[in-house]
Amino acid sequence: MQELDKKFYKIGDVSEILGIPESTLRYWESQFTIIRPKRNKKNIRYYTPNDIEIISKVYYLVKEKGLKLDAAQAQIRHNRDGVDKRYEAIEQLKDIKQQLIAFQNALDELFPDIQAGK
Amino acid sequence: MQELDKKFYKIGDVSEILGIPESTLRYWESQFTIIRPKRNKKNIRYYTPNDIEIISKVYYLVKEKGLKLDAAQAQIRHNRDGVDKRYEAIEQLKDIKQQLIAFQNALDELFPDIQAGK
DNA sequence: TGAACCATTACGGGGCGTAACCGTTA
DNA sequence: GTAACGGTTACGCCCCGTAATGGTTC
Repeated sequence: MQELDKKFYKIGDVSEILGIPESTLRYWESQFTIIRPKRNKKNIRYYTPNDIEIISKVYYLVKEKGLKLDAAQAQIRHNRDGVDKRYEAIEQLKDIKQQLIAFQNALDELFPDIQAGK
Repeated sequence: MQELDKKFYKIGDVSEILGIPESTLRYWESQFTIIRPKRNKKNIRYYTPNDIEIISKVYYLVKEKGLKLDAAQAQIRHNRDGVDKRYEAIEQLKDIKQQLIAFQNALDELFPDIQAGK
């Protein structure tokens, strides 16, 4: 019983959406600290879209790339300290480089007779 | 019987240098395509320093990071398209940033009264 | 009552070595 | 002969689910 804009999903929904058995979802939850869906008062798991995204990352790392669960968790944990931040740093420095190039062009127009050093 | 500048190492040398049992080295060789030491006419393995470096990467990925052998091999294979090139890009852009900072300092000395924008 | 959830446990397959054994060479 | 190499095999641990079972809620 899936709805697209729903904020919470039960384990059966997640299983169907991602094609992962419920038993696997429960097992991963027992092994991970990064997968901890909220429970209601009757102890039923409720997954947020963010939970589902994390689980799909786990699926990719474990099933497609062959990482162990520990390694997959660590990778996801350090994502923002590793790949993502590194990527952002590159993008920022690319901006700087573009500004430098523009600045260099401006200098060339101002002083066309001066050769670039080195 | 290790020598520092030697070009080739036998399996016993590699085992001692890296602290990895010979049986493991042979097993990895059977599982990997990226670890293929040359053999002499008597079928003795001879590892180059490059071989040893690859093996130590495998060790790091498998033992420290918990990747499966397949995943470790794939990671090393795609290394120069991923981590290394990215790393090099960062280093280059850091250089650019340092030059920018030096340039900014020079400008500050030339025009001490002008505030930096934004 | 059946469907969907819960927890727990026991089992099995695969990955990953490694010990054991035997043969060959220096 | 012994030390270091080679190959092969069989065993064992551990990781990773998963099937089975039984209980609760709607």
